[in-house]
Formats: sequence, C-alpha cells, structure tokens
Amino acid sequence: MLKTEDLNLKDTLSSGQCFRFSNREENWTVTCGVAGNVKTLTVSQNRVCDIENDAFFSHYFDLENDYSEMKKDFAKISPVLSAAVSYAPGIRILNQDSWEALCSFVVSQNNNIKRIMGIISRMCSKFTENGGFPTADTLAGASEQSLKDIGLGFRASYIINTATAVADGTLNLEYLKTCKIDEGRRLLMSIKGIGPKVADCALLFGCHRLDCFPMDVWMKRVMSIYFPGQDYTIFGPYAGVAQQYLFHWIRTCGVLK
DNA sequence: GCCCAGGGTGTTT
DNA sequence: AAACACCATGGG
Repeated sequence: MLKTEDLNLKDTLSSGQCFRFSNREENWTVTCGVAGNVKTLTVSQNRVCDIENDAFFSHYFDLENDYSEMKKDFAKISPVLSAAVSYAPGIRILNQDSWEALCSFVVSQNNNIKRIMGIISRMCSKFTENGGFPTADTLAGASEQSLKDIGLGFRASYIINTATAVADGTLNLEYLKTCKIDEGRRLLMSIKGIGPKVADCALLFGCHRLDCFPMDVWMKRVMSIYFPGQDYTIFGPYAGVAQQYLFHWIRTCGVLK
C-alpha cells in the first residue's frame, strides 16, 4: 500500500537533500541516476498519485514506507519538532543513488544550495552525454583543473579523492547500507575531504540510514535555540527524518528573520 | 567592501 | 580539545 497522498513534491525536493530538480508552471521535474541509468520524472502535485504506477520513482520517494507512526512519535518528543512536522508533513527521505548523494554532499561543503545545484548541473553536462550523473570512474580520472573550471574551487581535490576511493573499491557504498553506523562514518571520514557532516548526509540521503543526523549550520541553530544542552539522540531511532523536518522548517518558516 | 553558505583541514593555543 | 585561519565562489 503506497502512501502517495503523504508526498509533497515541493517540500521534499526543496528541502536540501537532492540537487537535480526544477519547477516550471506547476510541474516538478526530477532527474537522478548515474551515467546510462539516468531517470527523469515530470509531474505536478495534483497528479502525484501517478507516481504509484512508476516502480522506480515510487521507491525514490520512499512511498513503500508509512511515516504516520514515526510522525506521531515525533509529536510526543517535542512541541518544536511537532510544529516542524506540521509545517511540511509531506517531506520524505528520498532513496537516491548512493554515489550521487555522496558526491553531491562533498560539493555541498561551505556552499549554498543554489550554487550546489549549478555546480552539479555543470558536472553532469560536462562529464556525461545524456545528463546522467558522472560515474566515480569518470571523476576519478578527471583533472583537478577540469573540476575547478566548473566552480568546485577547493573541493575539486576532495571530489577526486572520493571518486578514487569508490572507483578502486577502497570505499564500498553497498556495505555502508548495512554496516554498523559508526563504522560507516569511520570509513567515509577516512577520505580526505569528508568530515562528520558530509558523512552523515551520505549515510542518510544515499544509504537511507535514518538514524544519521547531519549537523550543518542550520541544525546547529535549531539545537542551540530550541534544544540547548541536548543532543540529537533525543529524537530517537529516526533522528535523521526529524532532522529533515527541522532543517526545512528553520530555513523557511521565517522565525529567524 | 563585508558576511554567509547543508564544512573540512591544518595549525596554534 | 578548543579556537583559529584558510580554503574558492557567488549572492545579498
């Protein structure tokens, strides 16, 4: 039983977990997948039920999972979290390609979402023929200068380090989907250019490890203002999902303006 | 010109 | 271990 009625396209796509989407006249277009496995979907919010007929995007939007029990638990944990869930209840954690997510969040460091999207768009058009995300092999073989040319700056060498580890098997992304979470963090952070925040993003958004809690500047604000002296474990085994509601809420609801 | 952005590394206290 | 400079780049 798919839960399409729970899905809000705008809130899910614009909540900073993916970077290849666009909006035009009520239609949302999502592109995902690596190299020849590129997939594209265009759909409007009032036809969101059509996604149930698409096996790939049903999984991409995590429609096989029911979030209602989790949201009830969130409401009991904290009134602030409850407000964040009520603010945008249609946010879901996407099932993205693990390599694309990892590489995207290496790009994200000390960067803003608009510029991240531009860089990733240029990466795809420069290094692939069909608009797919470049493979780890491709980027492992790219020159540092060719990456700086599309705006990666100091992140260029980090991208090459990460791509090389994935391409040569040093980092097994499939293993990250089932291993102990602290081991996953350790393996990711052994790569120069990946710290705790990018590691948690790769695990949460690329490996669907829902207990990971990326702590960026916005989440540090949330914690210091609303949960002083506490840490993310108060949000329970699905802290990563709670994090996504809080992140979207604090950035867009206007309380910090 | 400054400060900031889904940070991380290396150096100095 | 905590504070700090530094890293490229574009937008406000």
